[in-house]
Amino acid sequence: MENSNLDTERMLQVGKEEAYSSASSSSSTQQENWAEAQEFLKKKLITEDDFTWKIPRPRSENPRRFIEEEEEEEVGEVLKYVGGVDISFSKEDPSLACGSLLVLDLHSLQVVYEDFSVVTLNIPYVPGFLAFREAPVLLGLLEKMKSNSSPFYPQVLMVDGNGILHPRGFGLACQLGVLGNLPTIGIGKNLHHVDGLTISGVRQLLKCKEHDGEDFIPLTGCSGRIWGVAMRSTEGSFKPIFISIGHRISLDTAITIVKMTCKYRVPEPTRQADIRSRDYLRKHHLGMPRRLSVEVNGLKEVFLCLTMRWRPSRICCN
DNA sequence: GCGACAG
DNA sequence: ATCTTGTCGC
Repeated sequence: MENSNLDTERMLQVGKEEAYSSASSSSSTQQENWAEAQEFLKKKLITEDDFTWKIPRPRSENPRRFIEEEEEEEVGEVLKYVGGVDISFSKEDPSLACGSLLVLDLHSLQVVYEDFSVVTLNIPYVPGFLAFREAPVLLGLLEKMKSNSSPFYPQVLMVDGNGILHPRGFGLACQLGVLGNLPTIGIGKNLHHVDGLTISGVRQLLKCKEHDGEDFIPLTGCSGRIWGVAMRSTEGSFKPIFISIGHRISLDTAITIVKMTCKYRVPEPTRQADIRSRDYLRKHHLGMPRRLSVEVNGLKEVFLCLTMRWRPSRICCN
């Protein structure tokens, strides 16, 4: 146990060192190390339900609920606090980001906890390695909440990004789950093409299934592996969301919980995390696009550079 | 070589 | 991820 923790620390340290030393290492070496870290952490992944709580029945399915209130108490811990995380970015300075962690009450779907963290991200987004860019901020928010002994600490966390639906079967939701040691669910808004899966193929299967009254289809790759499901979470939306397990949860349970939290296409925990992190940047004068009267090409860029944070690399010399 | 590539 | 206008509908 001690050894494995030390190994984990070392793997993460490798990722850190590589990330901050841009001069000495080539980008391919960095990605190889990242992939190595993912393969390592993947060994700790738990793909079954691993928690003590139960999922409460929807009110509509239980007419005798009022009679059984006391009985439900005896059943033990019931799922109540569902978390959601996301990160928003500033348009002016793409390295400026706001991570958010919210917790919603499952029954009311109201936000009972929210926290934000504005940071500067030095690590680029590379497809397949999203976690190395986004996980540190989000783990920080989780850690802060835990150390504060908040009574709202999430029993399960919904992540804006995939779980095992990933080239190496270890996406952001998995990494947050393993490193944060809590159940996680991955929510993708776009399909990450893996194992022969295509968006057109998914659409066809969904169209066939909708006559059967089912609103989701398994994402079965060429290899036969099931990576998750594509689900039409809203009546009017032909565009599905992609659910995959993160950590310490089964796919069936993940689907059930997602359905319980879907007021719109994207389930409320991640939807609110998305909305509120963007609002946070705005309200703190960080991400708001300012109206400029200067329209002359080139001059506008100079103005932006002198006025606010602006990446020099984006300025072209005429 | 070409296309694909979560956020 | 981010930008962007109006538009159609309940």
